[in-house]
Amino acid sequence: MGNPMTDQIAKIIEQMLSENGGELELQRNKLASTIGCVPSQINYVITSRFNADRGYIVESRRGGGGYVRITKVSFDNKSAILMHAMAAVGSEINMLSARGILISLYDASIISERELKIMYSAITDNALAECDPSKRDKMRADILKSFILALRNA
Amino acid sequence: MGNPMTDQIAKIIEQMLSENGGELELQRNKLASTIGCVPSQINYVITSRFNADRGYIVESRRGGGGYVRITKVSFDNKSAILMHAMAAVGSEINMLSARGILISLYDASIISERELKIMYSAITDNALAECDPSKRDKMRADILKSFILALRNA
DNA sequence: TAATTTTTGACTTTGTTTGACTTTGACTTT
DNA sequence: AAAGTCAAAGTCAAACAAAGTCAAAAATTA
Repeated sequence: MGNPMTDQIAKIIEQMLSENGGELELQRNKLASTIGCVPSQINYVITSRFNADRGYIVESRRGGGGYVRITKVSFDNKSAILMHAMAAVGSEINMLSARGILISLYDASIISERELKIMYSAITDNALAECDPSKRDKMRADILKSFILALRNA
Repeated sequence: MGNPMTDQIAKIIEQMLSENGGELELQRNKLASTIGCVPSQINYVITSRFNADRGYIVESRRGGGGYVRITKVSFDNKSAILMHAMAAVGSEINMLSARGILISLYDASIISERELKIMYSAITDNALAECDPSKRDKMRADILKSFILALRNA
Protein backbone atom coordinates (compact mmCIF):
# COMPACT_ATOMS: atom_id res chain seq x y z
CA MET A 1 0.00 0.00 0.00
CA GLY A 2 2.08 2.86 1.20
CA ASN A 3 4.93 1.83 -1.00
CA PRO A 4 7.95 3.79 0.09
CA MET A 5 10.48 4.77 -2.53
CA THR A 6 12.84 2.18 -1.13
CA ASP A 7 10.52 -0.62 -2.22
CA GLN A 8 10.07 0.78 -5.70
CA ILE A 9 13.79 1.07 -6.16
CA ALA A 10 14.30 -2.44 -4.84
CA LYS A 11 11.77 -3.68 -7.35
CA ILE A 12 13.51 -1.92 -10.19
CA ILE A 13 16.83 -3.44 -9.20
CA GLU A 14 15.31 -6.90 -8.86
CA GLN A 15 13.83 -6.52 -12.28
CA MET A 16 17.17 -5.57 -13.77
CA LEU A 17 18.84 -8.40 -11.91
CA SER A 18 16.50 -11.03 -13.20
CA GLU A 19 16.83 -9.69 -16.73
CA ASN A 20 20.56 -10.13 -16.36
CA GLY A 21 20.68 -13.58 -14.89
CA GLY A 22 21.34 -12.49 -11.35
CA GLU A 23 24.22 -10.18 -12.01
CA LEU A 24 24.10 -6.46 -12.54
CA GLU A 25 26.34 -3.45 -12.80
CA LEU A 26 24.82 -0.06 -12.26
CA GLN A 27 25.87 3.51 -11.76
CA ARG A 28 24.64 4.91 -8.55
CA ASN A 29 24.22 8.55 -9.49
CA LYS A 30 22.78 7.78 -12.89
CA LEU A 31 20.19 5.42 -11.47
CA ALA A 32 19.36 7.91 -8.75
CA SER A 33 18.70 10.66 -11.24
CA THR A 34 16.59 8.54 -13.58
CA ILE A 35 14.55 7.32 -10.66
CA GLY A 36 14.45 10.73 -9.08
CA CYS A 37 16.00 10.30 -5.69
CA VAL A 38 19.16 11.28 -3.92
CA PRO A 39 22.15 9.03 -4.60
CA SER A 40 22.53 7.90 -1.03
CA GLN A 41 19.06 6.43 -1.23
CA ILE A 42 20.51 3.84 -3.55
CA ASN A 43 22.97 2.93 -0.84
CA TYR A 44 20.15 2.57 1.61
CA VAL A 45 18.23 0.28 -0.69
CA ILE A 46 21.30 -1.83 -1.25
CA THR A 47 22.22 -2.19 2.38
CA SER A 48 18.67 -2.84 3.48
CA ARG A 49 17.53 -5.10 0.65
CA PHE A 50 20.50 -6.53 -1.15
CA ASN A 51 22.75 -7.44 1.72
CA ALA A 52 24.56 -10.69 2.38
CA ASP A 53 21.78 -11.93 4.65
CA ARG A 54 19.49 -11.92 1.71
CA GLY A 55 21.98 -13.68 -0.49
CA TYR A 56 23.55 -10.88 -2.46
CA ILE A 57 27.16 -9.87 -2.94
CA VAL A 58 27.82 -6.21 -3.59
CA GLU A 59 31.06 -4.87 -4.99
CA SER A 60 31.76 -1.35 -6.11
CA ARG A 61 34.34 1.07 -7.28
CA ARG A 62 34.54 4.81 -6.86
CA GLY A 63 36.06 7.43 -9.06
CA GLY A 64 35.66 7.98 -12.76
CA GLY A 65 33.89 5.09 -14.41
CA GLY A 66 32.77 3.84 -11.03
CA TYR A 67 30.02 1.24 -10.61
CA VAL A 68 28.11 -0.90 -8.19
CA ARG A 69 27.90 -4.58 -8.99
CA ILE A 70 25.21 -6.70 -7.37
CA THR A 71 25.34 -10.45 -7.65
CA LYS A 72 22.75 -12.83 -6.36
CA VAL A 73 24.03 -15.96 -4.70
CA SER A 74 22.36 -18.70 -2.82
CA PHE A 75 24.06 -18.45 0.46
CA ASP A 76 26.77 -20.76 1.58
CA ASN A 77 25.87 -21.36 5.14
CA LYS A 78 22.41 -22.52 4.34
CA SER A 79 23.44 -24.62 1.42
CA ALA A 80 26.22 -26.22 3.44
CA ILE A 81 23.71 -27.27 6.07
CA LEU A 82 21.35 -28.54 3.41
CA MET A 83 24.16 -30.41 1.72
CA HIS A 84 25.05 -31.99 5.00
CA ALA A 85 21.46 -32.95 5.65
CA MET A 86 21.24 -34.40 2.18
CA ALA A 87 24.27 -36.59 2.84
CA ALA A 88 22.86 -37.64 6.19
CA VAL A 89 19.72 -38.92 4.53
CA GLY A 90 21.52 -41.36 2.29
CA SER A 91 19.59 -43.79 0.18
CA GLU A 92 17.40 -45.14 2.95
CA ILE A 93 16.27 -43.73 6.25
CA ASN A 94 13.98 -44.77 9.03
CA MET A 95 11.31 -42.63 10.55
CA LEU A 96 13.22 -41.68 13.67
CA SER A 97 16.37 -40.60 11.87
CA ALA A 98 14.33 -38.67 9.37
CA ARG A 99 12.64 -36.87 12.20
CA GLY A 100 16.05 -36.08 13.66
CA ILE A 101 17.19 -34.49 10.43
CA LEU A 102 14.10 -32.33 10.22
CA ILE A 103 14.61 -31.25 13.80
CA SER A 104 18.20 -30.33 13.07
CA LEU A 105 17.01 -28.15 10.19
CA TYR A 106 14.54 -26.55 12.52
CA ASP A 107 17.28 -25.96 15.10
CA ALA A 108 19.39 -24.34 12.42
CA SER A 109 16.46 -22.02 11.69
CA ILE A 110 16.23 -23.25 8.13
CA ILE A 111 12.64 -24.36 8.54
CA SER A 112 9.87 -23.14 10.80
CA GLU A 113 7.98 -25.23 13.30
CA ARG A 114 5.03 -25.30 10.97
CA GLU A 115 7.17 -26.50 8.10
CA LEU A 116 8.62 -29.13 10.40
CA LYS A 117 5.13 -30.43 11.09
CA ILE A 118 4.23 -30.37 7.44
CA MET A 119 7.31 -32.24 6.35
CA TYR A 120 7.18 -34.67 9.19
CA SER A 121 3.62 -35.57 8.31
CA ALA A 122 4.79 -36.86 4.95
CA ILE A 123 7.48 -39.17 6.24
CA THR A 124 5.74 -41.05 9.00
CA ASP A 125 5.17 -44.76 8.56
CA ASN A 126 1.53 -43.89 8.58
CA ALA A 127 1.78 -41.63 5.54
CA LEU A 128 3.86 -44.26 3.78
CA ALA A 129 1.67 -47.17 4.75
CA GLU A 130 0.76 -47.84 1.16
CA CYS A 131 4.36 -48.35 0.26
CA ASP A 132 5.76 -51.85 0.32
CA PRO A 133 7.49 -52.15 3.73
CA SER A 134 10.71 -53.26 2.13
CA LYS A 135 10.85 -50.07 0.10
CA ARG A 136 9.52 -47.71 2.69
CA ASP A 137 12.83 -46.39 3.96
CA LYS A 138 13.98 -45.73 0.45
CA MET A 139 10.76 -43.92 -0.33
CA ARG A 140 11.13 -41.83 2.80
CA ALA A 141 14.68 -40.93 1.84
CA ASP A 142 13.50 -39.80 -1.59
CA ILE A 143 10.79 -37.58 -0.16
CA LEU A 144 13.12 -36.10 2.41
CA LYS A 145 15.70 -35.37 -0.25
CA SER A 146 13.04 -33.70 -2.37
CA PHE A 147 12.23 -31.46 0.57
CA ILE A 148 15.85 -30.57 1.04
CA LEU A 149 16.20 -29.74 -2.64
CA ALA A 150 13.08 -27.61 -2.52
CA LEU A 151 14.54 -25.68 0.40
CA ARG A 152 17.55 -24.66 -1.63
CA ASN A 153 15.53 -22.11 -3.49
CA ALA A 154 12.63 -21.41 -1.17
CA MET B 1 -23.50 -3.89 25.21
CA GLY B 2 -23.58 -0.14 24.98
CA ASN B 3 -21.39 -0.12 21.92
CA PRO B 4 -17.95 0.91 23.03
CA MET B 5 -15.74 2.50 20.45
CA THR B 6 -13.81 -0.75 20.13
CA ASP B 7 -16.86 -2.49 18.70
CA GLN B 8 -17.55 0.27 16.23
CA ILE B 9 -13.98 0.20 15.03
CA ALA B 10 -14.08 -3.56 14.78
CA LYS B 11 -17.21 -3.26 12.69
CA ILE B 12 -15.58 -0.75 10.39
CA ILE B 13 -12.60 -3.02 9.90
CA GLU B 14 -14.83 -6.02 9.27
CA GLN B 15 -16.70 -4.00 6.71
CA MET B 16 -13.52 -3.05 4.92
CA LEU B 17 -12.32 -6.61 5.11
CA SER B 18 -15.42 -8.04 3.52
CA GLU B 19 -15.30 -5.40 0.80
CA ASN B 20 -11.78 -6.55 0.05
CA GLY B 21 -12.26 -10.27 0.01
CA GLY B 22 -10.86 -10.86 3.44
CA GLU B 23 -7.63 -9.03 3.02
CA LEU B 24 -6.91 -5.49 4.02
CA GLU B 25 -4.04 -3.10 4.38
CA LEU B 26 -4.60 -0.04 6.50
CA GLN B 27 -2.62 2.78 7.98
CA ARG B 28 -2.97 2.92 11.69
CA ASN B 29 -2.64 6.64 12.25
CA LYS B 30 -4.75 7.56 9.25
CA LEU B 31 -7.57 5.26 10.27
CA ALA B 32 -7.36 6.52 13.82
CA SER B 33 -7.71 10.10 12.72
CA THR B 34 -10.61 9.47 10.35
CA ILE B 35 -12.39 7.50 13.03
CA GLY B 36 -11.42 9.97 15.69
CA CYS B 37 -9.55 7.95 18.22
CA VAL B 38 -5.99 7.63 19.41
CA PRO B 39 -3.78 5.41 17.28
CA SER B 40 -3.13 2.90 20.00
CA GLN B 41 -6.82 2.17 20.11
CA ILE B 42 -6.42 0.55 16.74
CA ASN B 43 -3.86 -1.73 18.27
CA TYR B 44 -6.27 -2.63 21.00
CA VAL B 45 -9.02 -3.45 18.55
CA ILE B 46 -6.66 -5.57 16.53
CA THR B 47 -5.26 -7.53 19.42
CA SER B 48 -8.64 -8.03 21.03
CA ARG B 49 -10.74 -8.69 17.93
CA PHE B 50 -8.52 -9.67 15.05
CA ASN B 51 -6.10 -12.05 16.67
CA ALA B 52 -5.05 -15.49 15.55
CA ASP B 53 -7.61 -17.12 17.84
CA ARG B 54 -10.32 -15.56 15.79
CA GLY B 55 -8.77 -16.57 12.53
CA TYR B 56 -6.91 -13.50 11.48
CA ILE B 57 -3.31 -13.03 10.49
CA VAL B 58 -1.87 -9.62 11.19
CA GLU B 59 1.36 -8.33 9.69
CA SER B 60 2.74 -4.83 9.87
CA ARG B 61 5.60 -2.57 9.09
CA ARG B 62 6.77 0.59 10.79
CA GLY B 63 8.47 3.61 9.35
CA GLY B 64 7.69 5.54 6.20
CA GLY B 65 5.09 3.79 4.13
CA GLY B 66 4.19 1.64 7.09
CA TYR B 67 0.98 -0.40 7.21
CA VAL B 68 -1.01 -3.00 9.05
CA ARG B 69 -2.25 -5.91 7.01
CA ILE B 70 -5.10 -8.03 8.28
CA THR B 71 -5.98 -11.26 6.55
CA LYS B 72 -8.95 -13.35 7.41
CA VAL B 73 -8.51 -17.07 7.41
CA SER B 74 -11.47 -17.92 9.52
CA PHE B 75 -11.30 -21.33 11.06
CA ASP B 76 -14.54 -22.44 9.58
CA ASN B 77 -13.36 -21.26 6.31
CA LYS B 78 -10.00 -22.85 6.70
CA SER B 79 -11.25 -26.20 7.87
CA ALA B 80 -13.96 -26.20 5.22
CA ILE B 81 -11.33 -25.57 2.60
CA LEU B 82 -9.11 -28.28 4.02
CA MET B 83 -12.03 -30.68 4.18
CA HIS B 84 -12.87 -29.88 0.63
CA ALA B 85 -9.27 -30.39 -0.42
CA MET B 86 -9.20 -33.68 1.43
CA ALA B 87 -12.24 -34.87 -0.44
CA ALA B 88 -10.78 -33.70 -3.71
CA VAL B 89 -7.73 -35.83 -3.17
CA GLY B 90 -9.64 -39.06 -2.89
CA SER B 91 -7.81 -42.35 -2.75
CA GLU B 92 -5.60 -41.72 -5.77
CA ILE B 93 -4.39 -38.61 -7.49
CA ASN B 94 -2.07 -37.75 -10.32
CA MET B 95 0.69 -35.22 -10.18
CA LEU B 96 -1.14 -32.48 -12.01
CA SER B 97 -4.30 -32.66 -9.94
CA ALA B 98 -2.24 -32.74 -6.78
CA ARG B 99 -0.46 -29.63 -7.89
CA GLY B 100 -3.81 -27.99 -8.54
CA ILE B 101 -4.97 -28.72 -5.03
CA LEU B 102 -1.83 -27.25 -3.52
CA ILE B 103 -2.24 -24.16 -5.64
CA SER B 104 -5.81 -23.77 -4.49
CA LEU B 105 -4.60 -23.90 -0.88
CA TYR B 106 -2.07 -21.26 -1.72
CA ASP B 107 -4.72 -19.10 -3.36
CA ALA B 108 -6.84 -19.41 -0.25
CA SER B 109 -3.88 -18.15 1.79
CA ILE B 110 -3.75 -21.36 3.77
CA ILE B 111 -0.20 -22.10 2.74
CA SER B 112 2.64 -19.83 1.74
CA GLU B 113 4.50 -19.94 -1.52
CA ARG B 114 7.42 -21.53 0.25
CA GLU B 115 5.19 -24.22 1.73
CA LEU B 116 3.71 -24.78 -1.67
CA LYS B 117 7.16 -25.48 -3.06
CA ILE B 118 8.02 -27.76 -0.17
CA MET B 119 4.87 -29.80 -0.45
CA TYR B 120 4.97 -29.94 -4.18
CA SER B 121 8.50 -31.31 -4.07
CA ALA B 122 7.24 -34.38 -2.24
CA ILE B 123 4.52 -35.32 -4.66
CA THR B 124 6.23 -35.12 -8.00
CA ASP B 125 6.68 -38.31 -9.96
CA ASN B 126 10.34 -37.75 -9.48
CA ALA B 127 10.10 -37.86 -5.70
CA LEU B 128 7.94 -40.94 -5.94
CA ALA B 129 10.04 -42.69 -8.55
CA GLU B 130 10.91 -45.46 -6.14
CA CYS B 131 7.29 -46.33 -5.71
CA ASP B 132 5.79 -49.00 -7.89
CA PRO B 133 4.09 -47.08 -10.73
CA SER B 134 0.82 -48.87 -10.13
CA LYS B 135 0.76 -47.59 -6.57
CA ARG B 136 2.19 -44.16 -7.16
CA ASP B 137 -1.05 -42.23 -7.35
CA LYS B 138 -2.25 -43.86 -4.18
CA MET B 139 1.00 -43.03 -2.46
CA ARG B 140 0.75 -39.43 -3.60
CA ALA B 141 -2.78 -39.20 -2.30
CA ASP B 142 -1.65 -40.48 1.09
CA ILE B 143 1.14 -37.94 1.36
CA LEU B 144 -1.09 -35.11 0.27
CA LYS B 145 -3.71 -36.12 2.80
CA SER B 146 -1.04 -36.19 5.50
CA PHE B 147 -0.14 -32.66 4.59
CA ILE B 148 -3.72 -31.55 4.76
CA LEU B 149 -4.15 -33.16 8.16
CA ALA B 150 -0.96 -31.51 9.39
CA LEU B 151 -2.32 -28.15 8.28
CA ARG B 152 -5.36 -28.52 10.50
CA ASN B 153 -3.29 -27.71 13.54
CA ALA B 154 -0.31 -25.87 12.17
C1' DT C 1 -17.42 -3.85 45.10
C1' DA C 2 -14.32 -6.65 42.52
C1' DA C 3 -13.02 -8.03 38.11
C1' DT C 4 -12.70 -7.19 33.50
C1' DT C 5 -12.62 -4.46 29.50
C1' DT C 6 -11.76 -0.14 27.26
C1' DT C 7 -9.58 4.35 26.60
C1' DT C 8 -5.74 7.36 26.58
C1' DG C 9 -1.30 9.20 25.94
C1' DA C 10 3.62 9.32 26.91
C1' DC C 11 7.39 6.86 25.42
C1' DT C 12 9.93 3.39 22.38
C1' DT C 13 11.31 1.05 18.34
C1' DT C 14 11.68 0.46 13.57
C1' DG C 15 12.12 2.03 8.96
C1' DT C 16 12.88 5.89 5.42
C1' DT C 17 14.59 10.14 3.35
C1' DT C 18 17.81 13.72 2.82
C1' DG C 19 21.95 16.22 2.41
C1' DA C 20 26.47 17.68 3.89
C1' DC C 21 30.83 15.86 3.99
C1' DT C 22 34.52 12.19 2.90
C1' DT C 23 37.03 8.85 0.24
C1' DT C 24 38.66 6.81 -3.90
C1' DG C 25 40.27 6.35 -8.58
C1' DA C 26 41.32 8.00 -13.25
C1' DC C 27 43.06 11.51 -15.81
C1' DT C 28 45.69 15.95 -16.62
C1' DT C 29 48.99 19.24 -15.70
C1' DT C 30 53.26 20.82 -13.93
C1' DA D 1 56.74 11.63 -10.50
C1' DA D 2 53.94 14.80 -7.77
C1' DA D 3 50.25 17.57 -7.54
C1' DG D 4 45.81 18.93 -8.97
C1' DT D 5 41.04 18.12 -10.84
C1' DC D 6 36.97 15.90 -11.37
C1' DA D 7 33.86 12.09 -11.30
C1' DA D 8 32.26 8.67 -9.09
C1' DA D 9 30.83 6.06 -4.75
C1' DG D 10 30.62 5.91 0.58
C1' DT D 11 29.40 7.51 5.37
C1' DC D 12 26.81 9.34 8.81
C1' DA D 13 23.66 11.64 11.43
C1' DA D 14 19.56 14.38 11.64
C1' DA D 15 14.76 14.76 10.41
C1' DC D 16 10.75 12.46 9.41
C1' DA D 17 7.24 8.80 9.33
C1' DA D 18 5.09 5.15 10.84
C1' DA D 19 3.73 1.36 14.15
C1' DG D 20 4.26 -0.86 18.98
C1' DT D 21 4.26 -0.97 24.15
C1' DC D 22 2.76 -0.27 28.57
C1' DA D 23 0.53 1.20 32.40
C1' DA D 24 -2.61 4.32 34.52
C1' DA D 25 -7.27 6.01 34.42
C1' DA D 26 -12.00 5.31 33.25
C1' DA D 27 -15.88 2.69 32.28
C1' DT D 28 -18.49 -1.61 32.32
C1' DT D 29 -20.02 -5.87 33.93
C1' DA D 30 -20.63 -9.57 37.15
